[in-house]
Amino acid sequence: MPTIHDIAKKAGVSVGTVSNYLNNPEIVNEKTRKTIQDAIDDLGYHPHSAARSLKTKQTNRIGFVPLISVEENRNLGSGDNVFLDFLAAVNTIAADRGYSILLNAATTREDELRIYKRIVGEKQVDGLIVMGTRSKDERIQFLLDQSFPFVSFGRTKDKRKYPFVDIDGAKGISDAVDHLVKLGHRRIGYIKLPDDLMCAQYRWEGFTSSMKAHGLDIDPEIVVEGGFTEDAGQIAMHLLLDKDQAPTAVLAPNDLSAFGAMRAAQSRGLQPGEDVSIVGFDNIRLSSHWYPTLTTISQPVREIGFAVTRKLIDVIKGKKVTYQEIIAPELITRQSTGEVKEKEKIIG
Amino acid sequence: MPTIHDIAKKAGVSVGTVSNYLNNPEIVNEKTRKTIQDAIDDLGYHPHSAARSLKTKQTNRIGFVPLISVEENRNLGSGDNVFLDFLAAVNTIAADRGYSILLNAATTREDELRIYKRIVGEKQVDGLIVMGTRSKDERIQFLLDQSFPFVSFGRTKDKRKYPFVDIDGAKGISDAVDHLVKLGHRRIGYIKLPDDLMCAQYRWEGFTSSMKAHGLDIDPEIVVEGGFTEDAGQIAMHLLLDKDQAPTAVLAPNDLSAFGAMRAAQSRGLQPGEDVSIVGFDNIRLSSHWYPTLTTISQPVREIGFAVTRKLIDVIKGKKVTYQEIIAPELITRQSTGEVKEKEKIIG
DNA sequence: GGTTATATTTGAACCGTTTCAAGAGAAAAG
DNA sequence: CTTTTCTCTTGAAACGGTTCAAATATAACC
Repeated sequence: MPTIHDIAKKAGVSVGTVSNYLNNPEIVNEKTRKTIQDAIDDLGYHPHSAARSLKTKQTNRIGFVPLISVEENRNLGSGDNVFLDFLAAVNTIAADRGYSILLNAATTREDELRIYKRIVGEKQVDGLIVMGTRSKDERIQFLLDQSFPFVSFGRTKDKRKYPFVDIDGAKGISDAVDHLVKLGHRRIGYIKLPDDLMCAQYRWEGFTSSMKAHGLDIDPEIVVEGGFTEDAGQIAMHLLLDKDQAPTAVLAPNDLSAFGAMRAAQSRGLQPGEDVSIVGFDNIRLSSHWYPTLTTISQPVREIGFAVTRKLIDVIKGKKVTYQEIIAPELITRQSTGEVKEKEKIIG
Repeated sequence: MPTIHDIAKKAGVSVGTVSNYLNNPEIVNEKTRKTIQDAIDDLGYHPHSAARSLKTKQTNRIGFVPLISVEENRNLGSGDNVFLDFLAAVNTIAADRGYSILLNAATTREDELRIYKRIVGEKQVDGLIVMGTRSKDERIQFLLDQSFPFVSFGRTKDKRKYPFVDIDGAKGISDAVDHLVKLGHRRIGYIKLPDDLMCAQYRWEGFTSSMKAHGLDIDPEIVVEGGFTEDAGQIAMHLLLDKDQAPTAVLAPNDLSAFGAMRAAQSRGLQPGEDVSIVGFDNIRLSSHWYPTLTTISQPVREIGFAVTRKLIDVIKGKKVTYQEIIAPELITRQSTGEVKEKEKIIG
């Protein structure tokens, strides 16, 4: 593999000039430029990235540390396309601006934090993207302490200012509640996410406030714990349907769990959209192909991925950025929600 | 950020000794070890990765260049969980062995090859994982020419020896045909993949040979072009059902397209598994939650990801590896396939 | 106590770039 | 023909590690 010295020798100039040509072509003489380019083409030269990074203190890499929790099977490794779409979006912008993505899977939260520390300490990347924020998020605390460039998808409770992009989960849920109430539902069940996830909190706020706005009480009996998988949705739905006064509509934490919830209903002879209404969250592609098609809150992951990455690169380059960016989701109504049934109206 | 010199000074030893401690602790004196470790803990030292890479010529990174084709929406960015599961598996093994993944999205094939050349030239990674092999694959040719370490998921027509892991697609399809024939089907439709994809060829071979083995002719009328998405499956199925003599069973190229095919059938009042049988490929998690559940050929992506990554790290480390590893898929029979209907038996 | 063998430590060279003060050459001005 | 100005080019010093021959300290032996 040729080095810059080989190019210099072949072109009959000094390494300094070659380097100049590579980084500031305009300051080198027209003729010289051509000679050097010829030498480069001839020898098939590429600058050695480590050598360059060492000197410039830039890696042109963006780090990303997904949590692959084997038990929960969330994020990477789950059927969760949201993550994948996000990653694709990040990659698209990054590629466009000359950055690569450095992926480092973590399996536990301690592991995760250790990886963050290592990546930052070893200067493996120029900046990091943080996803799935928690209310008290050690990763973000660490990055703020180190004043290391990062942008997160999601907020935390940390009072310090830092750049993030998030979706207005409260608004999404509140729209869904409005929709259900309009269809006559009054007993609305809720499948909750683990409380430390920041998105869980915002969504819950949206739920409580919009229920109150409609003058409806929240019955703790029909609020159950759930997760992001089909199986979790299925289990949660069975729990809800086992109640004496089962809900006539249910809000699931994402589309996959909504799919599970639908299957649970169907297995008991209840048709989603007819006998019980179900709302998802994400609007993954399969939602419109599912049977029945799923009413869901569309999360524009792609746009969020773009926004996060652009912002991160701006931060890396030292540009001023707006700290927050909150994107409104959109309710997509499909077959899985429908008018409440007479019988249930009476019971309710 | 402290450097090895700071540690050396603080510990009162030379940088050589610190470096020795870091890389060959056993050759440094017990006491000295402790002094150095204390200094490291005190200052929070992490070796600078670029500096280390420059000298050692190792990056501890594995490269991966997915093709995000915006039009086809395949791979990364599609609803294709196979890719994600694979990536998760790769990441798991890599993390375990101290490697990170360098992700570099490509949008076109030319772009893709250019990225390969750049990554290799700039020495960004120690080895590469190639996915979605084509019969004449420039990426593999390039890597072989450069004798750069790589392992592929899938084969090509290149005569040279190189390490790969692949699934026995022919066997998978042939099992599916056996299954369908046993259920009485004789008119079996086939949704083809683009011919340059290597997996398409092996599967087609499996199809033709097993049809022949059962004494069945392949009617070109019920062989249509398709792709990896729900939409592609839906379109292909409509084409098939429009034929004068529609097939009683259809082999789809993957589960997503099988989902699309099912929807197409349902939209015409045909119930999959009753009126028409459909077989997928991959066995993604949703296949068992779909309505009706999907008969499919299970591709053990996770295991393949593990195998590919282990093999690649072995190649990087200069160990001898077996060149090929072909893994048998497994037919999972579910509701989407059933006995052929009397009416059609007579027609057929 | 002197020699030899063994265990540690040292320090400078090197990896392949970038950077920048200083030098060289050419053109313009006097 | 000098001097000044401007445009390019040069070469050596970093960047932060690893490596290895040589130096030193320690232990072992006679």
